[in-house]
Amino acid sequence: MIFSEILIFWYNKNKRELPWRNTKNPYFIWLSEIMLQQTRVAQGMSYYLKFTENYPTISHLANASETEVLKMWQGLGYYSRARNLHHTAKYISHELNGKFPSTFKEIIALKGIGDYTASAIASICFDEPTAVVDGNVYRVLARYFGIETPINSTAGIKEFKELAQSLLDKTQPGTFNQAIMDFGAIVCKPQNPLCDGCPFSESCVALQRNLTKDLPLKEQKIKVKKRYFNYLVVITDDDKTILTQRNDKGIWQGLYQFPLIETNKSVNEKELISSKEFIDLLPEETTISLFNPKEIIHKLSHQHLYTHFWIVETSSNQHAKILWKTIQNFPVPVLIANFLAQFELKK
DNA sequence: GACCCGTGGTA
DNA sequence: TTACCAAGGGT
Repeated sequence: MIFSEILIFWYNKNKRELPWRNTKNPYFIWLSEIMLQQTRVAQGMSYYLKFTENYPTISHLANASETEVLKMWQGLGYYSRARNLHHTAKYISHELNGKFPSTFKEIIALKGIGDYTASAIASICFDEPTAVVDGNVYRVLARYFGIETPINSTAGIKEFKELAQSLLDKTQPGTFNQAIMDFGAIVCKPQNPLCDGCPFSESCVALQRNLTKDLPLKEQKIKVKKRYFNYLVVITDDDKTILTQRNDKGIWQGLYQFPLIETNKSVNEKELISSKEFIDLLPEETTISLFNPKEIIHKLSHQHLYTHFWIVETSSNQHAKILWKTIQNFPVPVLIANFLAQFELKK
């Protein structure tokens, strides 16, 4: 049997039942693919259900505000996915008469959709023979064929795409694509792959040469930066606070947070309240206390945030316009959400 | 082409 | 604890 036949035979017997698996509705497939970018099924599942319930069609999504969409996305990370999703929903709704494009070429032109996602949607929804190459595909092919080209190199990206395309079952591209990803997620896992009983065990190069643990190869990644965050949690006598939206480039774009004073090292109370940012924001008399003496280290993919939350009590402040009890309506990073949960407990 | 973008699970 | 990395894409 050829590669695709073995693979699809395995898939038909072992595939996972997922909410987006029994539909060709491009909106649902699109939504699931965006959510699952760099995200495990278990993590994205509840978000998918929540989105499809609240936004059953592209039009519903298009008519929501960006802040509402971000709030629903809160906790899933990589928030540009949500912003681009919303942007493209509006584009399809307003410029394309609500009709999702039906070819790879048109689909990949949409914001937030790259080669992988366009291939997935085109193959699953429209039976266009375009092979997906995601982390699973890199791993399965690198091991089975014993390929040592780094998967994050230009040469590797090209080589694996062409190989996947050559293996694709053109008569059922959507099934093939989902099969190879499911196989990678269930059998040919990153760690402790289930080589015993694997349908490819007789011809897998990595297994025969004991290279399973070494493949796929990846060029080394970049280092993590340290940053020092001081959040000013202002509380006025009439229970108001200050929230600001992150609109600059960088992390958490579009999300809300407390006023932030970033320093190049950990600072104490004296240093904090004598800083220009603090005085500009809170010129009046305040009572300040440190909420977490032990700094919280919030780890992102490319930076570690050493964070202190400072509780700043004041009778009133001209910037404090957010009623404390309405904070829950704002999309916030997990770092802030975790603080709020802790803070409510201690209040 | 290098770098950036979140969060959570696993060993 | 650290390191890896998961249905990638944008700039």
